[in-house]
Amino acid sequence: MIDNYILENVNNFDINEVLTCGQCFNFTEIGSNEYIVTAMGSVLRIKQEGSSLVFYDTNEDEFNKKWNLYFDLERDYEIIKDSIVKADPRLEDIIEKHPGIRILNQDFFETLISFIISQNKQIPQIKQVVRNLSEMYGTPVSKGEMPGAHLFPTQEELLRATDEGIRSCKAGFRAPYILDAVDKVSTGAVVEQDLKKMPTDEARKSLMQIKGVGEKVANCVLLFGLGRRETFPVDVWMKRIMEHMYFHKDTPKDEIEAFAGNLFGENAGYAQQYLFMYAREAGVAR
DNA sequence: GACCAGGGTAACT
DNA sequence: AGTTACCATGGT
Repeated sequence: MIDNYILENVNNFDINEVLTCGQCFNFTEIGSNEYIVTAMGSVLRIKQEGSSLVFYDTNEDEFNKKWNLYFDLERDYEIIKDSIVKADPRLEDIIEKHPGIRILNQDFFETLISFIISQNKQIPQIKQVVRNLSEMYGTPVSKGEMPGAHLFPTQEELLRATDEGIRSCKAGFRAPYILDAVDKVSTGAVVEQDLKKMPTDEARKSLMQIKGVGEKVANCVLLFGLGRRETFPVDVWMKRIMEHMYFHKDTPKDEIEAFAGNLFGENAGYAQQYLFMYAREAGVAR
């Protein structure tokens, strides 16, 4: 029986905001401030109690090797918030709506496939397809007394997938896109280690070779799966909130993206996440 | 039944 | 280079 690992005095962290802000999809809420998270090649039961985080059945070594990085716990979010507010003071109130958001450090391949699935889908549906894929092709994992969970499938596991199989996971027209991504990654046309060395613009171009990966999906992969925190994905909600705040008219997504890059610089990705949550909850109209 | 969802592609002007 | 129909699926 392994002990629980408890991390105290955690600032700028809210487990609900972190998991439900639309950056990751392979998790389940099992109680108040308590979740089962599948990531980093393992499954985790985590609960937040005030400023403390309880990592169930987790020793210090596992925390240091996996969860400290995954949850981005080493980063000082005070500096990030100050920088964003300095760029535009109107962001102060928006950040305070969800002060506990952090950008996770997720697996590249899982992020790539998940955001291919995300196109023209709502978050609950994305979660369902991710779960279906994980149960059909991913490795089952268990830990402690948790019910059975499945890891997101690896690229090797998805090599066995067929168009019909993926469609049966409710991926619809995205099935061939997923297969093309698996093909490009497994044949070496797109290589994670190379992407990590490339300038962001070059890495974006490389990702967009994959069918079903356009500007927005590529930016999500860069931001959530490759640590490029300066990228600013513009989806329907970001388009609305940015047009509302800065343009007051219909504006092309690439123009919005460039504007945000200039305004928020290396912290544009964080600014995007605070704005995304605000836009959705405020129901910003078109 | 129309419209929309963390869009992208292909086929048009 | 800039539009537009279409793509599965589930919810409102």
